[in-house]
Amino acid sequence: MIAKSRKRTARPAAEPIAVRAQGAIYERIWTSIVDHSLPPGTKLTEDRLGEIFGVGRTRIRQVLFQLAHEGVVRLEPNRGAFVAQPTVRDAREVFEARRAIEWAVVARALHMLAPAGIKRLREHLRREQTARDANDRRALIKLSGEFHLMLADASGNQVLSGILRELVSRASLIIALYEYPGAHSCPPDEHNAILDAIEKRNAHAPDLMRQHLEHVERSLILREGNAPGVDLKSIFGEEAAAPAGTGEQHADQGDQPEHHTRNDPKNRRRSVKRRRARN
Amino acid sequence: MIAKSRKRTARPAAEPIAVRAQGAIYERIWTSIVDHSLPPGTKLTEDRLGEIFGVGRTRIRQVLFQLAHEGVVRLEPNRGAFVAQPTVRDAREVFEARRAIEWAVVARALHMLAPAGIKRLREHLRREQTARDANDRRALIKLSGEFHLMLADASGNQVLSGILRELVSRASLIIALYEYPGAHSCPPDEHNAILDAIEKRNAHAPDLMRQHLEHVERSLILREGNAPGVDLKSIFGEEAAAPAGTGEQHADQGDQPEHHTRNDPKNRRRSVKRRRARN
DNA sequence: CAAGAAAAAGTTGTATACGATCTATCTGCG
DNA sequence: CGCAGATAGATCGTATACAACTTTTTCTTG
Repeated sequence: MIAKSRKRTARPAAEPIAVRAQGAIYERIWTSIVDHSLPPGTKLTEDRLGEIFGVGRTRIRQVLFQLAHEGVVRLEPNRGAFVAQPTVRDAREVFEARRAIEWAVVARALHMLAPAGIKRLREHLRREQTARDANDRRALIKLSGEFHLMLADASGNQVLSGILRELVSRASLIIALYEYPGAHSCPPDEHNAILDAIEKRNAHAPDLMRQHLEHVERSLILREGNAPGVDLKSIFGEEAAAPAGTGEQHADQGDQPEHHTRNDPKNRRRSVKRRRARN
Repeated sequence: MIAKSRKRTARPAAEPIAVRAQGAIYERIWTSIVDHSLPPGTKLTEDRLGEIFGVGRTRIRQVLFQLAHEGVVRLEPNRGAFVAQPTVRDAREVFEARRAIEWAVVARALHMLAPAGIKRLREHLRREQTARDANDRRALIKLSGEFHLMLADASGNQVLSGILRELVSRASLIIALYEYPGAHSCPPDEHNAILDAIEKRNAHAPDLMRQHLEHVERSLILREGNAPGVDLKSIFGEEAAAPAGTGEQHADQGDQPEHHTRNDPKNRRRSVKRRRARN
């Protein structure tokens, strides 16, 4: 027990902002939500998740709280946790917040971003391009979010990047929900343009970011009609113009809990009396 | 058990953004931290807090996680929770984030704020003035934070106001830590000026807010020398020029757990061998 | 007497148990 | 046949118990 004098070299300051405990479980549930492997409205039962991941309810609970804090899970007192169904209003508010935060991030990056950081971001953009070429919408949402996050991290304000982390989380779910099915919501070259502007110390770089986020928001179908819970794909029919990849609802994640997606929890106060006699 | 058909009218959507569970305990610990009743670095032992509040460790744990998320408590794995000691860097980052968020808040308020909201804010400013007159520094920090929060709530973007809630939390602790002992950090009339500008739909109102926050930040003594953990008052001696109120370290909160403020946890790796023989 | 190892005490991390609450199903009455 | 009332099942909220880790104290030895 004395042999591990190492322990001290590992800085505990590595933790990003808060607990970030239970990282593995958190990551898997988060991914499944943003993937839409777990559609909005899905009930996330603690016991069931605990069994699936082979842990007690305690740890699941912590993860659910964290996800709720980030707005991708909704906690109803005494009823449990559900995958969030961001409203149109939520969507607008999240993007407005992102514009505020990321404007500041880019303004900082303009002064702070070192060549090494720029290089890493360029590499990341190549990966994004790969995903775009492969028409992997799911990966693209994730990578796109990561670009914004990397930029924030590189800009050196940990508070800003901590806030942005949560906003990107929510935004990813929102995009997955409201994105126009055929097209990609993230205009291809804007990330590059922003990075170029930063590299050239162009004072308009922050405004470019703001516009980029406006474009992304505008590329969504933000109508109350497209009520969350009803998947857009079921409205627009089978991937109209989308090549392979979009329709690949492959269930390669053997760990997802079952989807209980009942009719959405809001309208079913006294739901339709479905009295099926059994005798 | 059937009598409470009411339950449905009470919207569960009342919850602000996340859990906000354990509101009472949360509030009391938060207040004590921002009060400096619990000085930075104080160990917050779960068992002890549980006893004090008459609840199990479970609920305390939840509160501590939430406080950690807001940055007023620091969680060290396997070591426990401590009252945070915001660094100078933390302070600058928090204020930069606040400028970004609150600029957006005021920009919104410019379009959204109804006369009723303005009236409520004016009333609040009167209470602030009362606290200032009474030289109640503690109350002033709290009220001042609440003004910013009320403005955010009134501006109608719940995401922004949720983020700001956490930032104000952190900022309150920071101000309490780094404020120049004699003077108040919040320039008296700026809140009024901002509200005036909003009421008159002055397009510069957001910039006023930004400047206000810059003033507050500049009014702090942000030097690494003023290391957190060493209370400023102990440096500047007994309330040099401050009238009554500043020195009133009255312990009217009978519920605070004891202060274990050891020498700050960072430097005491192998602390001074204090081998007190007992025989 | 000092320095290090071993033991003890204290605290956190996680699982589990029990009561409270909610949802759903079933029964009886209009 | 339809709806109110009661019962059963499931799930959450909280406390508690136990294991792992950290810190402190005590004991041993040069």
